[in-house]
Amino acid sequence: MPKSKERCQEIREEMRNTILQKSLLYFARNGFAGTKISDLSKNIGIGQGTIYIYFESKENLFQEILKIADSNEMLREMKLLVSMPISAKKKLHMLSETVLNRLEEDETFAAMIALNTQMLLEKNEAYSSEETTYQTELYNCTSQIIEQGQKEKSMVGGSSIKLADYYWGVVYLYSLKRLFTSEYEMISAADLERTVLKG
Amino acid sequence: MPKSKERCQEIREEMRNTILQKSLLYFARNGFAGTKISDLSKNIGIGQGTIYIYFESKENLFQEILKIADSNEMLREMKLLVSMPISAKKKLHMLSETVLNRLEEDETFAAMIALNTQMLLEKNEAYSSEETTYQTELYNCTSQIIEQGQKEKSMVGGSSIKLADYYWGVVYLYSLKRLFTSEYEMISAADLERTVLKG
Amino acid sequence: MPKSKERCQEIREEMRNTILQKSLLYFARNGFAGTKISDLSKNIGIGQGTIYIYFESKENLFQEILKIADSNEMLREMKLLVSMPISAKKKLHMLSETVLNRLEEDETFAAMIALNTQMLLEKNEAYSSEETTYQTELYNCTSQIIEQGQKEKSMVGGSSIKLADYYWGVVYLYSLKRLFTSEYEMISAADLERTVLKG
Amino acid sequence: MPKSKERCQEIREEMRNTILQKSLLYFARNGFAGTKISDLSKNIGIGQGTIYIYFESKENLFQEILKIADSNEMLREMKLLVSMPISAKKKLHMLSETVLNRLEEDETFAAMIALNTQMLLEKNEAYSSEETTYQTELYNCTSQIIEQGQKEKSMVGGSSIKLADYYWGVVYLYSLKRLFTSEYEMISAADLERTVLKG
DNA sequence: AATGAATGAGTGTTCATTCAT
DNA sequence: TATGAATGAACACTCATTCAT
Repeated sequence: MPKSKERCQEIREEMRNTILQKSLLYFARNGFAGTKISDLSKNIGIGQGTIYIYFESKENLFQEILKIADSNEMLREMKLLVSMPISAKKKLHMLSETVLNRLEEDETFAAMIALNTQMLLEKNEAYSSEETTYQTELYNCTSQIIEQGQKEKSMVGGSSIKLADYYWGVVYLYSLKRLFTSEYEMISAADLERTVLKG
Repeated sequence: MPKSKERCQEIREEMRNTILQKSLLYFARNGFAGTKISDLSKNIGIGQGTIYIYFESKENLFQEILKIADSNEMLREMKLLVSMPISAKKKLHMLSETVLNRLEEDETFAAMIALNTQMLLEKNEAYSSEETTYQTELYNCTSQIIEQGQKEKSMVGGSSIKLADYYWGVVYLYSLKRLFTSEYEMISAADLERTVLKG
Repeated sequence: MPKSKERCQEIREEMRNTILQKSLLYFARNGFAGTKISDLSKNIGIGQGTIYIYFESKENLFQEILKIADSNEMLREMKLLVSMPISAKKKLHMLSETVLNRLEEDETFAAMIALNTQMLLEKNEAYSSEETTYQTELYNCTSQIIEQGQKEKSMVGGSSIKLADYYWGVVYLYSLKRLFTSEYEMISAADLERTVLKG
Repeated sequence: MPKSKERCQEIREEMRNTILQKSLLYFARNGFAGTKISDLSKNIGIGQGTIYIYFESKENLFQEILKIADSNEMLREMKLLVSMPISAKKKLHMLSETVLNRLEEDETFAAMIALNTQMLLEKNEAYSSEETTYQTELYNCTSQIIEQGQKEKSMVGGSSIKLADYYWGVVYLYSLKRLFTSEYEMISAADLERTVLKG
């Protein structure tokens, strides 16, 4: 059975991804300490033991979640955006529209943002300190756009890093709303852009 | 011992407040599930049993913390501010300066904001649903200022409640930074005001 | 696995019964407050956590034990005995022989009698007050036999309920001896019968 | 103040006795494990700490209680009774009347009997094994009376020790009723005597 | 001497992890 | 491979004992 072998591998991969995806949401909503393996596995619809076939421990599962949350495709788009020959204001608008749209459509995306920002915020034992390159790069890209905007006089002055942090902080805020509030009112792109835009 | 009796009561009240204050910070930083009574009591500098002299359970202690977080004096100031005969822009500025100052100076204030907003955000069993009057009123006051500002053409249009929610969301964001980040960069009042101010 | 499903249920039932049976003896010997879950589980030969898979709490386990102690099969035999067309003296003798034999052979029976009588004696919060029907009925049956014996002039006069209570009190007494004393001297049926029998 | 010194001693002795007496009842009703120092002291009407001025520990207090329960004056009367030149039946009747009367009138006496018999019954670490001389002697005296009765053909045959044990077992039984049941029906002397008396 | 708040060892209960099926 | 019952270390909570007043 040559086909069975690879099919098996495929099934394994699928299960692993299911666990990761569902756990991402669960951890984002309940936190690490607030998540019980028994509840989580019930929520996923598998036995408790199954999780331990794919992950060494609760800790390890959480780390793997942070890794995928940390390596999503947004960064690539960002780099593309930065290098585009358009105004910073336009770049910011495209970014904001994209981010808010994904936030609305994809709960998983909201969970990724939430976990990622918490990781940055808390910076403690629970989170591996090395794995924040992505977020840092995202901030760097954003601050590049902001610096461009400052030159173009369309954006407010001050530390571009601080402003990028503010911008993504607000995104984090509405990720939380997306995750926790059933009937939340999403912010508009214009609202989000006002964090850095001059009147 | 006529003095002893009332002095005793006083000491009891003091201990209760110490526990509440220290626990407020601890819970705000670690969450309910992430807080161990053993760690908490070590952090406060008392024995584990002492907590149970003043509070029925970990759950009960948390509820009491939410109660005090929900009843701080900010609201009174807000109502005064709303009724003052000055422009909405000025009101907003005074509010922002006050809030950001207290955030900087008083970690307990940051913890109150954090717990309060989380309570609003999560709105689940863990938090008593009745105790959110204060926050709601705070939002109402803010939205009144925003409505005034909209009439005065100094503030952006749209649902004033949604904008008030945005404004306080950003305050929550920087409460988290205050609580978790050792070397955080506080937002400026101008930054905060931009959430609702027209250019 | 069609067999596995029901076999699993079977095994669960078995474990529950093992815990109940062993706990019955342990509680009867050490009392509720004197029984530590850690000791009990060691005595049963299982982990502490296992008890909590089958029972909500120590309290709940104790209640379940009282329930089974309260619903043993003795009562059915008693009713049969009462309705038999023989002399009260003979009935009493058959009852006494049966009871003393079981006491000797079956430690669990002794524990049931002990817990049941204590429940009746203490009649406090620890014991659910509703669950004493069995004991009461047992007393009723016995007092019926005594009343028959009083008519037949073979038994002493006075309140038949009080005499039944005396009779079962002595049974309780020797249940305690059976439970606590390693080299006890069991009472004879004649001794037991003398509680109610005329010379 | 020579008087003050001894008066002080007197007061100390009084307090010690109050604690002993009240604790005797409390322990008899709730058992060793079921008795909390906090509840006990509340029941006595003193502070928790006061108990530790008079007794080293809960364990020690319990031992002291057993000592007084073990050394009451009943034994002296018994010895007198044994040596009296009257029939065994009469002796038994006098004993039964005395015992049942005291049981009725004096709850402390019931508690003594209860604790003493439990000590004999359980014979475990909790009870000092040496201190059972009194009870043993009481049994010896009783069995002497029974042996006299057997010679006089007024009492049933068999091991006199076993019968004495039966007799006092029933006394224990009604001590428990006295302690636990609010509206108990006390046994009559005749009922009690039937344990050993021939018809 | 008497108190009762404070303590921490000890007890009840939970939950991450293992393992027989 | 998947399961969930079993486990025991870890956590919430209690209570005998101490000690400042």
